[in-house]
Amino acid sequence: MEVLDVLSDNILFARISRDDLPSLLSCLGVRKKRFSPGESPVLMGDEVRELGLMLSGEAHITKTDDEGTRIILSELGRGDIFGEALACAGIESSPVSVTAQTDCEIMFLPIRRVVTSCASACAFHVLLIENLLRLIAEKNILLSGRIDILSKKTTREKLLQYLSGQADKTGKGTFLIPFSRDELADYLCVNRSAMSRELCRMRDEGLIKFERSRFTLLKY
Amino acid sequence: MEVLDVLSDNILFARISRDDLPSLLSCLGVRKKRFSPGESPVLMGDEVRELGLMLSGEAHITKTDDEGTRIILSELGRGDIFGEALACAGIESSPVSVTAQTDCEIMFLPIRRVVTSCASACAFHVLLIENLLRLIAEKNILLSGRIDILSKKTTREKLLQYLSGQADKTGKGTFLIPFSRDELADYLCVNRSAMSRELCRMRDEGLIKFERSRFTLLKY
DNA sequence: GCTGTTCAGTTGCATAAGCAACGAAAGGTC
DNA sequence: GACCTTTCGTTGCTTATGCAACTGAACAGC
Repeated sequence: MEVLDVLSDNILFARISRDDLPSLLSCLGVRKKRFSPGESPVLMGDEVRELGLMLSGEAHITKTDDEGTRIILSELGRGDIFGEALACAGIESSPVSVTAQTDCEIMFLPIRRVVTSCASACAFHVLLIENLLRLIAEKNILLSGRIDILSKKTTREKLLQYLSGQADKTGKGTFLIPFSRDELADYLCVNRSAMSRELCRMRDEGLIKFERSRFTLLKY
Repeated sequence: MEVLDVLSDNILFARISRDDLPSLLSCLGVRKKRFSPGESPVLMGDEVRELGLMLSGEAHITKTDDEGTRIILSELGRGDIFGEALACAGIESSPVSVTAQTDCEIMFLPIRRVVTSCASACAFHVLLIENLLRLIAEKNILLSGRIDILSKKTTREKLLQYLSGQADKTGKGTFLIPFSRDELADYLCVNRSAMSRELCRMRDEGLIKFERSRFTLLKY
């Protein structure tokens, strides 16, 4: 069955046997819903009480900023999860929207049922909570890392912080980054052309080497 | 008993009766340890498998940056918790240190025992996990909010993002901020004097009013 | 009253960075 | 081969920002 494929690969259901999923899902009281492009499973200001899991299609997490421009915070695809932190923290007014880009099918897990162990205290339910905790804790670490980068005042410092983080992660001096220049500039919150200029300066000073997405950190 | 006072006030033990705490603690297998000023319960590079809870004293979460300067990420006092995200996410090498500033007593809760429901499946254990999940999810939201601020390119935008967040939080146009100018500049990752200049410009343009820590947002 | 300290606003200056516009290389399509 | 698109590097210009140094006000200790 299609749905089980998505779930059994998901970190949220790690260590839970595929055979146990159907009873877990009914224990949780999940609902599934389809959305057409442009429809929003979550609107800014909504109270989020469910964790969303993308079964198919693509969606964007967006935010309307002060000038009224809509910015994309992240892209969601099959297997991706959204709303977990909002739901767990009990936030009453979502700061973001989620909007379908294509036809989507989304499964919603009521957070109260996820977090509250069921009467039958099923073992996989306990695993699910552990997985959710780890998932959110990992996101926490990612966010902290991003803050470490954005805390830097200059573009050069931001680049070095990001690149040395990547080097640490891969354990190598040479590594591929998962971004185009445009995307990297967005991630670092700097102007693309200014970043490009800085990258070349750093190359000329012998700090780094690069070619497309392949970077080498020469001193650090 | 002193320790129970700290714990029963703590979010981590919310909704858990004070009378149930002793058995919960023994169920968790906590350890307590004293530290003298300068000693570090956590060192950069350590694997963190325990959640730390400050019973008394003060400590700093610090980090040594690329130039070797030690920077203070946050201050810990009685009742504060540290290491929860690192432990839950299973990070093998801590990016931060925790260092006692005064004589400290710290209680450590092994994360595996916290997260794994005990054989006796005690009800308060389940509550503890829920509380931990909410705690980490709330931190997640805080971090995201900070990123929203740091994403802004100009000092003015950072200030407006921060101030309107505070206004939303308090629900009023006039509010107190919990920072001195120095601290605010640190929080926004901008230069203090440049920030001061920008604040005054915004005042002169009729965007805001302020006096010490009392701010009023005039348009938004 | 004197002194030291902290906190916040002010100013001058050098420079980093945003922005816009252009150009070159690579790849894809017909 | 001609054309389009995407991706990056390049450049000129303007402005915002970091940095350092100074000022004044408020406060505390002696």
